Amino acid sequence: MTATAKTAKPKPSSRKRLVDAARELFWLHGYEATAVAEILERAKVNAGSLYYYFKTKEELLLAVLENYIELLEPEVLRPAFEATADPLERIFAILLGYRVLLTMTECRQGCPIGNLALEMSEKSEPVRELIARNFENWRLAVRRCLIDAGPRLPGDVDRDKLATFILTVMEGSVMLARASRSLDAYDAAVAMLRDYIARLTERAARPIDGALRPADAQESERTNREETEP
Amino acid sequence: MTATAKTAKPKPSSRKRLVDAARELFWLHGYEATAVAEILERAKVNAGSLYYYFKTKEELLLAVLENYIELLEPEVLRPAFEATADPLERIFAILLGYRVLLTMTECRQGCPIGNLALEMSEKSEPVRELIARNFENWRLAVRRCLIDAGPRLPGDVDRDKLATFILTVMEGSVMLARASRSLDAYDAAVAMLRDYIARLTERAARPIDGALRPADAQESERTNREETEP
DNA sequence: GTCTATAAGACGATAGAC
DNA sequence: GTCTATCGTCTTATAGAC
Repeated sequence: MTATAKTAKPKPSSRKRLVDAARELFWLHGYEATAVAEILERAKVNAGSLYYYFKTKEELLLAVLENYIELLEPEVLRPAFEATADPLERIFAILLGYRVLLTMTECRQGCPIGNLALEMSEKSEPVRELIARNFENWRLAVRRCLIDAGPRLPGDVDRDKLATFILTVMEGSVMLARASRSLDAYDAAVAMLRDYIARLTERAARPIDGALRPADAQESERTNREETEP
Repeated sequence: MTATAKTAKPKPSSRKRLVDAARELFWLHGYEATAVAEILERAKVNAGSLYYYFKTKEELLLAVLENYIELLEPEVLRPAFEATADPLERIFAILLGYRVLLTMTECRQGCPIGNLALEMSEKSEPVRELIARNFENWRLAVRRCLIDAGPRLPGDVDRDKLATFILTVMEGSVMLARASRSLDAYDAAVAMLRDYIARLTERAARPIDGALRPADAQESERTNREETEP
């Protein structure tokens, strides 16, 4: 059993420790507010090693953003997809993951990509592009769920745009939850989103029979409450 | 005609110049990335004067956030409300204002409160509270429009939560537009929001007659296109 | 690849004259 | 209220030994 064996868990390489430490600190305090010295301290690495692997602090950020792309599947999608096999419910399981994150941090920490998007999009074009790729990654996963829902959604609903809308609601509601230190805005937004999607699927199921609409609406609202106030 | 006459437009006071310069630079580059020296240069004020009015850089940020509360009515709401008297259309006129902002800056600049919310919410409690008050101000204006729409919205639609949802969509879509340097995400989100509100008003207008639904849906989609791709 | 020491400058904030 | 000069501190990044 050598130090490089996959089953053994020795100290990760300096490079990996740097990316992990930087990822966490950029998430906690932002890019500008994180000093290189803090990253070195947390990673237990010396300055010389950091600048051996990365030419600048910004290059380290690029490595962090690449890392987030790799982490989407195992850290966000897989846990959510294991919760349910229903494609539409999988979307809400992803959203629930961010709710758990907000709960665990008392609404202090949200989506790390959203933070960096607003702070860094104007400062570096390579950074902006990687952020856009992160969003696109997330959006395509949601779009996959919408496509898998098949005829439950009316054929004239644009899966691509609906996926964008869902990402929009997620990022916006996490922002408001952090600013207000409350889950209210998050829950209100997800409940509305659920109601909207319920109305869309409802229309696909009964395109000409609308006599039962008021009852349907009440049911969809009850469903929201179950989701957002567990 | 003295220098203090309201009709005259002499150089604004140093304090006002500082708040104006800081507001613009915090919006362009964020709080941490803006040096006090830059603010002084833009405001044509010396360091001594800044620290005569404000104890710290953070206190200047608080003044900027107070200023944004004052600017909501004349800079955001009034122009949008002059465009139309229809309460629901007024909401989309507000959203159009942010679209104009994105267009003018090639998707480089968005909502200044959203930027500061993600950057500063964890760093200073007074700052976070003022950011939350800014969002609440905006949200109450939208809620007012929803209430003014009266019976066009079904009685069981929670105006409060719908207003939160609209703010959520606005902030999220501006974030994605900036990250992707494209209005596509913004337009997709606003189109979906318009479709959702159209479905809600439709239900209020004809609570039991649903035979015309497919035609209604087509019409609401055409309306979206007019709004989001002018 | 890793270490220590330090360069070179930007940073927020202050002192004290006017 | 405004001015200039400057204080410590913190910053990113580098040099050069091991």
